[in-house]
Amino acid sequence: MKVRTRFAPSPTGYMHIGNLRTALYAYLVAKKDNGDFILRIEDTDQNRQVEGATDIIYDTLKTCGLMHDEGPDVGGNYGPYVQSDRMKQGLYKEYAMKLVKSGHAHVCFCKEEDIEIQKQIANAKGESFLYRDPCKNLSKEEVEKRIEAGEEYVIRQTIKPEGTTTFDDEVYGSITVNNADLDEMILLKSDGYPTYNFANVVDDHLMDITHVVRGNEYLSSTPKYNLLYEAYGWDKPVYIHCPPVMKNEHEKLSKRNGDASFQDLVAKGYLPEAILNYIALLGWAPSEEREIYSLPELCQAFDVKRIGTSGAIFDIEKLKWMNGVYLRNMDDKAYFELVEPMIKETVDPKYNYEDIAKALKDRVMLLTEVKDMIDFFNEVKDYSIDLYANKKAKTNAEVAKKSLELALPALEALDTFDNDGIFQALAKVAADNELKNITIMYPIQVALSGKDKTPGGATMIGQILGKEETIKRIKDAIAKLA
RNA sequence: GGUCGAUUGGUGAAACGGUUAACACAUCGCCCUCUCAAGGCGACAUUCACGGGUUCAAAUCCCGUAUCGAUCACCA
Repeated sequence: MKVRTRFAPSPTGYMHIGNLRTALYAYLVAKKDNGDFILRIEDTDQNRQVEGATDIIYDTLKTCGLMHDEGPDVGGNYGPYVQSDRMKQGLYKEYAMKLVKSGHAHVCFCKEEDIEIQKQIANAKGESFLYRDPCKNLSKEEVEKRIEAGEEYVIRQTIKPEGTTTFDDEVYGSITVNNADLDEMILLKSDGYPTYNFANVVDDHLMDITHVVRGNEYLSSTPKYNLLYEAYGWDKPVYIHCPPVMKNEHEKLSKRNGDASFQDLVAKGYLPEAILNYIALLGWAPSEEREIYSLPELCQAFDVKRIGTSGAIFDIEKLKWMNGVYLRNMDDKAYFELVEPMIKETVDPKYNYEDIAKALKDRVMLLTEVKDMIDFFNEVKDYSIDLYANKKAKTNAEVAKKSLELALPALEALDTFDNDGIFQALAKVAADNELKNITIMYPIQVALSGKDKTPGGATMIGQILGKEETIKRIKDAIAKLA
């Protein structure tokens, strides 16, 4: 049978990293076996609808290259793919009633508030609370009478407290629980919408989902789902529960904590490919000693058996490093296209953007850093002459001034003012005066940029600035050092 | 509190009964170099939460303890 996985987010805001990783794993599980990856929108909570949330889901998946084969926007043979649309077809109620008929579910008239009070009493006494619904003992006649009278009701799963339920998870192995510990969860809410728990089971079955990939917070409710599958006589899917992505040792990464979402990271200058690559490694380890994988390569290398069981802390430092790797691995043309807008924003068009991009490459880890690195081309901001003191170059303000004075005539005499030409001229000056190259170069770099760290060395900056501007800046520096 | 799950360095992690406990990020050195990066080299867990047990042999298997997490919603 063809592998079919699904990503089933509820449209309640933006895409956080843990969610995206679950989507990635679901995608990989499917694509590893040339299966289908389905997007289903779970909007059964009418109180949590957020405007535009589904668009964010579409955009994120698209930017990441996690293209779904079926979904609300692309169609498919198992539609509709939005649960509220499915609900309108009366689908969930129909399935819920089947369960009522077979005795695996029942109509319940209990008031939410009453249960809440019982729970609080139990908690106050320090007892554990497990709801055993008295409504399951109501006679058919009474149930019908009360429904007819317009009383609000929900449909609950009926669980017989005897025996145990066992399920197998690809990641966590075999897990067994006592049925007596399972609570009788609501399947259909009083507003007629199904709960996640119910809609999920029904839809996964109806959509022929073969592998259920989801967070491990569902581990404890999985036995209840299995009881549902059994009640219907349906085949159970393969379960793949993923460990959580943590912010730190104690907290999960979440929207609630204001933690970075996918779009936040992109806005901060991270490349989608790098983000995807990095999160793939949170909770999963390749079998070979390699960490850089494109999405197609991940499809090949991915193996459910190598998903871990404990939460992984999201380390922004490593993402940063990986982002740098992606940036450096880009070919010059693609790199230029990426950084050009940023250069344009900060640097006068009279300068050569391609040269600047070249100088920038290998030095940038985050695109958002670019601006600060190249702002000196337009104008040297006021700087301290302490910058001229450099241990490696063996310079201080005094030495630097001499170096600049020695370099000035050589540069003025230069006809071809490019990187090589400048280097030759300055190297000669250094040699003639028995100085290390750097003793000449470093002060020029500072004079031209007002910074101790720059993309490209003194000669590259000189080439970009051009002869006139270079000479001017060196003269300014000499004056400053006087 | 009940139930279920997890536990290898600051971080991600490998190891599937026998290795000097990989590798990567970070950190710290050194080298290269016209700065900074990048790159190269090296340092960084006498030890795998703790205590027992099984075994010739345990990070790996078993049992307890501790700690952390998840769940116990008409949220997903």
